[in-house]
Amino acid sequence: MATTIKELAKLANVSIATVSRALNDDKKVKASTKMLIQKLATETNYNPNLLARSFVTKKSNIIGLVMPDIFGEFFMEIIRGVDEVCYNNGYYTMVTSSHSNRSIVEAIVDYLGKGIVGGLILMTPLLEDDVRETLEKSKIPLVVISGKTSAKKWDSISIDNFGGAYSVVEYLIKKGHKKIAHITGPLKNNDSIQREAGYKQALKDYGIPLEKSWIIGGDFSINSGQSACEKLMTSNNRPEVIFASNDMMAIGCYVAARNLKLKIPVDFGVAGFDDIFVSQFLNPRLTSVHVPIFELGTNAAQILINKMNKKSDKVQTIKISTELVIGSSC
Amino acid sequence: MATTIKELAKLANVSIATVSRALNDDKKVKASTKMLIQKLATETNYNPNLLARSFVTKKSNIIGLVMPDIFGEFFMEIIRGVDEVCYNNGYYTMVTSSHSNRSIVEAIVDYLGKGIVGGLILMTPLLEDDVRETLEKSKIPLVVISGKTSAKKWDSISIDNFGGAYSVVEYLIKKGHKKIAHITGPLKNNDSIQREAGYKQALKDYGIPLEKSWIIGGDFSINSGQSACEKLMTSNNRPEVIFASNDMMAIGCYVAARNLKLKIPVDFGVAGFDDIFVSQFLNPRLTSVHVPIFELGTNAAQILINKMNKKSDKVQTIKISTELVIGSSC
DNA sequence: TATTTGAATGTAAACGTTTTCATTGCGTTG
DNA sequence: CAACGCAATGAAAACGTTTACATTCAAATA
Repeated sequence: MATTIKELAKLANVSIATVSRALNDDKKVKASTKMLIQKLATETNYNPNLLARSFVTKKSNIIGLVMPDIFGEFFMEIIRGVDEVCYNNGYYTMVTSSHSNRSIVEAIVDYLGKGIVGGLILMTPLLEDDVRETLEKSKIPLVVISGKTSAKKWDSISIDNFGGAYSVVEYLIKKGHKKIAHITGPLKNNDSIQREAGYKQALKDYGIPLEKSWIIGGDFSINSGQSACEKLMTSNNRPEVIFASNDMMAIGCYVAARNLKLKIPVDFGVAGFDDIFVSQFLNPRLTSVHVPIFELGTNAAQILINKMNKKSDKVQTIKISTELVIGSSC
Repeated sequence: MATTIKELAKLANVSIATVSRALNDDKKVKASTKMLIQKLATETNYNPNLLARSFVTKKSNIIGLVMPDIFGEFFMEIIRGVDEVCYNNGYYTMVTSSHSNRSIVEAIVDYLGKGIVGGLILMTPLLEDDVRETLEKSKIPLVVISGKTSAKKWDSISIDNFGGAYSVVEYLIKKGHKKIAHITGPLKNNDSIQREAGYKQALKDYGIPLEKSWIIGGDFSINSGQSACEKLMTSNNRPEVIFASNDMMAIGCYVAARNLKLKIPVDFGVAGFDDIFVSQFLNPRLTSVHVPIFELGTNAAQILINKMNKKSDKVQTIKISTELVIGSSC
């Protein structure tokens, strides 16, 4: 049986109130009694029952992390970032995903309603209306990791998708390419939308007309990248280089190249986005846009914890900048 | 303010006890009142306060998942597996790692002592004595994911490291190789130890003498794989093929090959273990041992939940079998 | 000396739920 | 008709902690 505050009180010959205060380092407690109690606490291996504490204070030091999926390197790094900061601040990390069969909303409601989490980090590619509504009702501190810095109502963190995409395309243009194709991500995904916008803007700024047949819709999966690439490279108007909206689809292009017996970068070039771990071991090394995902996680957690501690109450909007990583794939 | 059981009681004109019973589907409650209360509950958006419930029942439906690190595909898949089962059973997943600066023991004690988790999944490459001691004290249901099926005191799940390693080496031998080197994992890691044992046993069974200089110590990192490979391939007694204890180190061999201007599989062959996601996109595709990591996670969670529900109380020991994946790297 | 102050500590309520132990009322049995 | 049993419900304690409010006691002030 775990030691309770009552037993400590008996041992120290004081009331439970004093024990509670001593353990919470209340200034009102005499130094000597405080010392005594703290000594007893360590001796008896006392551990405060967090459930009881959270229950009475109505605050929880559990942070809920809701993601669209729990898969792959991207989400892993987010979790790692969040956990790192949580741990350093005495918080706990609870994760869940929408599990494909339920909506993000259900996942949030589940976390929020049961009084179990004291703060929420929501990662979502798109803030749809039902999600917004749900979030507005909640009184719990909240940080959104999103593809776009649009959510002015909540603290949010996002990647500079536009800038990153712009920089790859600009790089390609400066290398002399004019025939640049683009494989997009899912339609309703802000990351994807922003990247496509960056692509278009770069072309426009350098006076290169947009070739509509060179923009193919993908869904961030390897397969979609592969089929998009095959479509592009078997047409009679082939581009010189393909900018895929993420690395996974760029990998799909590698697969397509192998199938079509084409050589990268000789026959056509490929560039991606995310610079995931795999990319540096592809042959040739993939040119991509590096995203500091871990920092995305740490930042989100830090902001949230500050809010939970009432150390900050103004709404922050952080944009994480990206970095072009030049490989030999284009 | 969230609806409480009290308000429901007032609305339904019954006592809180009846409400509690109705919501928990107690047989003692008249069907009609049960219906009424459940109707009111949905109408008012009632959500039981899990903190209060856990507090009084001394049970928590939060499962703690403690891992040595939160990094890479392996741990991600574990988390995904655990979360999947937890979600389907109304449990919550809380993750943490030892954060390199604290020991596994501290991580466990932290989780166990505060009454916050109702069950624990511990993933550790080695069950050291201090960990064993700590676990023995705990009354909380527990499942260990380990490199070796040794922990007879607790339910445990492990990968068939020995069998997997044996099968690769056997495959290599049957392809006609006799000069087979091995890069091991960390010394105090059961996965690594078992894999090395499998390697040695296969050689022995096929009457191939062990060449000690062909066993190089690594630490599961890319770098260690690279330097081990360089050491092997620049010696004057070069092996024909290298069996790395995990895929990461096998990737290191690819890097080394590029540096040394050697061709895989022409100049030397490489095989790995784990069959991580990257491996299928390496050029040439890596021959490896596939480990169903996701299932490792789901199994662990399922066993744990069964125990928490008292549906099972005998100690189980599950060994997850592996599968040889033949690429063109050797 | 009588009163005030304030530091240190104690008392007890409160949080939302489960659960043990009554209590009620009604139908069945002797 | 009395006694009993049983189904349905209620009353209240309990869980461990925090905290508003009360109390004590000694030192400082009038």
